[in-house]
Amino acid sequence: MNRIVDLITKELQAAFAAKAYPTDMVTASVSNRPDLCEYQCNAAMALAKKLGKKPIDIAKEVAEQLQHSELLGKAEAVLPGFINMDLDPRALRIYLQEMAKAEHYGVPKGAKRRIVLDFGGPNVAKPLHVGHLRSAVIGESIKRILRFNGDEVIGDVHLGDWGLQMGLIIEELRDRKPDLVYFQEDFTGEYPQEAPFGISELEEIYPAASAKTKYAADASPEEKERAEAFKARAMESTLKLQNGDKACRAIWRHIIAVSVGDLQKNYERLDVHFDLWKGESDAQPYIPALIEDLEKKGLAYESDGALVVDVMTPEDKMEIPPCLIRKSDGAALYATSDLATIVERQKLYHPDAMIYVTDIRQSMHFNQVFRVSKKAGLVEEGQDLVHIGFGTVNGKDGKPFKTRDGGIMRLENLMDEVCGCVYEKIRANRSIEEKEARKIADIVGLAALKYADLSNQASKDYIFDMDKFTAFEGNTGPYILYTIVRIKSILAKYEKTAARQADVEDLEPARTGSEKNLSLELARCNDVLGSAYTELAPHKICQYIYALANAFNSFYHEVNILSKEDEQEKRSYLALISLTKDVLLSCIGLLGMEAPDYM
RNA sequence: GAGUCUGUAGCUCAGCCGGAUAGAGCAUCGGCCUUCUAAGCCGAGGGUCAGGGGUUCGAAUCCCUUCAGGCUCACCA
Repeated sequence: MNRIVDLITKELQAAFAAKAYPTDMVTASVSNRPDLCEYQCNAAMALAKKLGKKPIDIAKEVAEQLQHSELLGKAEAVLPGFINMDLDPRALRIYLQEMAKAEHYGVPKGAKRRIVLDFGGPNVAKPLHVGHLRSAVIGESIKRILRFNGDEVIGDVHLGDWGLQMGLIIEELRDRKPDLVYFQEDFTGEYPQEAPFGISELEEIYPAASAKTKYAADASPEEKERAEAFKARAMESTLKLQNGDKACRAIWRHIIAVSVGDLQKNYERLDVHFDLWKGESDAQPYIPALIEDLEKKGLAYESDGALVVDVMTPEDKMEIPPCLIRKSDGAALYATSDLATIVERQKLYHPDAMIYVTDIRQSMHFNQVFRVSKKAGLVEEGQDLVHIGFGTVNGKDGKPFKTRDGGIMRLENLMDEVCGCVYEKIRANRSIEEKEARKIADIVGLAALKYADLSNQASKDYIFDMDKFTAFEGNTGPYILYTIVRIKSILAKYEKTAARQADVEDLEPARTGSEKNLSLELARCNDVLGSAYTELAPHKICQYIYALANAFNSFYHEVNILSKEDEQEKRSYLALISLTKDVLLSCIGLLGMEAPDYM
């Protein structure tokens, strides 16, 4: 299905052609001056220079030609050479009816690609914090947007379940519980199925272990020695784990099991879902062959004892350091792991694209990894590697977001706090029983949190302001939900008394300004959803639904639908707001939000 | 130091592959609830789009430059 601007563009091009003007730069766009017109065309001004004519003359000729259009109710030339157009209300009605009946509102289907989407990226044994919120929320939204447009998406949480952190946890555990069978050298039996720790203990172990390896610049020699010794033990354990040591493996499996259980609970609450719960460890088997391959191809070479691959090309203006794939002590690194993961994904899924949603500070890393992948032929021509980097969540002071006492804000505490605020608000404003209020507060609170994150451009840092996000006025998730609830309420009330529901066939040409405005907003939904898809930009959807919600609320205040005497007129309005509700619900679905029936 | 991103109203942000008078929200001020949820609507004030130069009929938007800030820059992930 064509977008509405495409339909107008076609008419414009025909009109330009009829007057013997070139049409290649002729396009219609939504007006940036809604007080003057609904759609505009600026081509006459661009053409004028080339043809040595006055822009207004060209515009006038074309506008004249457009007078017979069935699509346009108005077409006029305005100085210096704009062509201002309004849609014919009847044409708009027909467009909306077709749009409503089309699959996905007529958003053009994508190429049906298969995509591996790497998001979430939590570390095992560490609680989720605000930083993980972004990857989860943006990733989930992108997943839904891709699927909406016809792509097959495989979402992988890609756990940080490998590396030194594992050794640290094992050694800390040894210090705490030296009697465990895992630490008995002569133990030959089967290790227990049950983990020797719970999630809260595990979450405490890692920071404690990490702290043990650090020392202040002015630390005493003994302190330094103790820290270094502990670190050395951790590295040794890590190596043992990597070499398949039974005891280390057993503990490691416990760590994963306990941790993943907790992660799943948190992601479930966020309504964020993964198809794969793979981790860095899954890529390890591919590393030896990968390194061999890179060496055989003459790409990897030794430098200062480490194995590296050059990734700079002569065209590069900036310096890109070589990609390190093996440390001088023989251990693999982050890049190695990600390269091996690409090999693995290639083998298992052979996707058309791999998309990574991570902190933007990792963009150099992905740049390097992608370059090595292409250079080494790990991916083929036409397979895309994309990094979507998101900015940092900062506090009001502009520094990374912390709790009031300076600690790391856990994601579940954040969710609790936001939902708690919503609960208070609901109880204060509405008479709803407690249980119901809790349920609604959870839906609305999460929407507030997600919308706040998604409505900012992903790549930019944003300031997390708890007061602002729980205020629920203006451009917020709750405002959008409130709008949907209002519509649901009207429709429900009507359904109780009416013989049948209103549907798109009942739609009539817009009568009033606010009604036309709402219709116009609805008509561009496929345009917006299309560009949100090509640009992988959830914030465009936020912008759109905010405008759509505004348009509805204006209409709502201008027209009291249910009090209309004329049944046909009433049905027409109901059809319009019903479509509005459907579009809003589809859009918030793409953002990973849902709406309650009342709030 | 090199590279990169950012700088738009008091605050938080849109707009950035060039178009008309630079938009929202919050905050401030003024209206609107016996009528479909006032978590709403209508209105007012508030700007050297960091500074300077250039390209263009036209620049917040493209190019150059200065300033300020963030981030990255080989054995962490």
